[in-house]
Amino acid sequence: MMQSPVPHELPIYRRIADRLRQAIQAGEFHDGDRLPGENALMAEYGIARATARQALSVLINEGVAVPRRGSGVYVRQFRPIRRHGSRRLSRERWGTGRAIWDGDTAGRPYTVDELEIAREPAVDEAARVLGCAEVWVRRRRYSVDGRPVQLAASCFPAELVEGSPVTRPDTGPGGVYARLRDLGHAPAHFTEEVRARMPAPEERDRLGLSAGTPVIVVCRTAFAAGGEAVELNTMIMDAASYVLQYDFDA
Amino acid sequence: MMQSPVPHELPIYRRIADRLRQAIQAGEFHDGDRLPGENALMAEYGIARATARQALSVLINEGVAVPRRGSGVYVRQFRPIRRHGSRRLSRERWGTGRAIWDGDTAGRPYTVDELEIAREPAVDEAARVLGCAEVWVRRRRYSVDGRPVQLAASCFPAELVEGSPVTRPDTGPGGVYARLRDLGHAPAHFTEEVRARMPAPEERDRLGLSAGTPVIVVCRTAFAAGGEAVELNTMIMDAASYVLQYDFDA
DNA sequence: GTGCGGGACATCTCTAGAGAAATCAATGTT
DNA sequence: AACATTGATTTCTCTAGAGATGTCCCGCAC
Repeated sequence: MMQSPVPHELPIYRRIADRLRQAIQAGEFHDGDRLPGENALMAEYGIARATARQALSVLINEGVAVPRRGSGVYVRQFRPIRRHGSRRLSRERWGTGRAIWDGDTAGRPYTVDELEIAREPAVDEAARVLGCAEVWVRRRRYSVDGRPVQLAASCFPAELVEGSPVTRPDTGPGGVYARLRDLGHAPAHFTEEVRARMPAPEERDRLGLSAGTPVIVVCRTAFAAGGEAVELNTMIMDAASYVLQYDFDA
Repeated sequence: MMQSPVPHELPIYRRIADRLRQAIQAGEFHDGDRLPGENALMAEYGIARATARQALSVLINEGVAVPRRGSGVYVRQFRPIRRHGSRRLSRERWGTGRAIWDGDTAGRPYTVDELEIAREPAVDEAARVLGCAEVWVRRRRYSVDGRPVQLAASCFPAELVEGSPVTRPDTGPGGVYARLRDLGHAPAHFTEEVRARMPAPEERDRLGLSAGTPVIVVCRTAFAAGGEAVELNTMIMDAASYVLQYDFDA
């Protein structure tokens, strides 16, 4: 018996997903528009709710659409990342089930485990970017449903934050940035680089990962104001959760 | 009405997925082991088939497990990528629904569109890595279900492949490597780098993407034998499909 | 207006069942 | 020894329905 060279007809949910994706790419839907929901698809194609859900979940998994319980499924598109100039990093335009940048991932908020905050000698890139000999390093782990998804290390120039609330272990989320804003240092500049690699043993332990778990390093995000660097952020994320989600304006 | 600070109890499918993931990380399952299937989970937890499927799909989406219709759901683990030495790149150990390296993605094979193969002057990295002035470039696009997922450009030293079947447009998949092996050049060395960025207009057109679609560039994979470089491969992949899937032995 | 309640609406979770399709092992045939 | 068939197992696709939960908005009370 020979294998048919042409695969069998695509399943319904996949054909519907393809049609919606093509409609998006054809410009019929734009960023923020609401896609036809489960009920609409059920009526239009005469299918069961589960099948309509499956069609939408394809686009959601791809990062093309974003569900919002009670509100609908929305189109998400990306804008190009520009390399120079002043811009703002928005991390919360749309929540997604797989994006770990957002505090609300499909109804499940992440938790932030404050692992440590300590004064350390600046090494390598931190010294170069921040231009200082000593930094305060704050390491935090983000978990969703108890599963660690991201390890972030933020470096601040020691002379900038010394004696400020930044160096206190109980500084809550956003507290550092509020403090920096008070000091006149708004996030204004960034550089970016992404590398794929396996986690070093030390990072692996902090993330609580088993040996061999793949990660993606999203690193070297530098914030500065008026030409003066104030933070160097290094993020380590697992590959399965990684989805590009930058959105800059101005 | 206040928002409860503690989220409601996790749904069943998620608790089961967590339990399985912890079992994997605890070493109860190893790479290639079969996980309890839908029927086993239905019996063990007294749930419906759809719920059991949902639990497994969590792990499958994370890249931790790989389903195989008719055969079961298997554990997939990764080994560290080493930086130096001789090793073999295996692209087909396990098929996944999201991995685009495999010809068989959950029953849906990808198609390879041969876009062009042409002799070009070696530029930038190709000249440096391959050490030649002219190269043959072969550009191919990979699609799954009609959706383009990867654009690959392979450079070969002109003097190496000149007059060989490699330069013929109808060279099938794998044909180039077979030819190179005949010439005594087995894939033996690689370097790797991953960058996130938006596609350039030219690449966007070749991939058939709409403006603003996020991609990840997996690039600079150099193959060599006996210290002589024979290929420089540049791959452009969409972020949603990207999953680390390297597996080296020896 | 400001806040609160309620209704409409949409997604999320789950149940129960059934036929299709792929895999694998065992069996039979040539 | 090589090949074809069969059957058991398992995942894949889909139907039909129902209660829970979150979002949005309108209208009412203060």
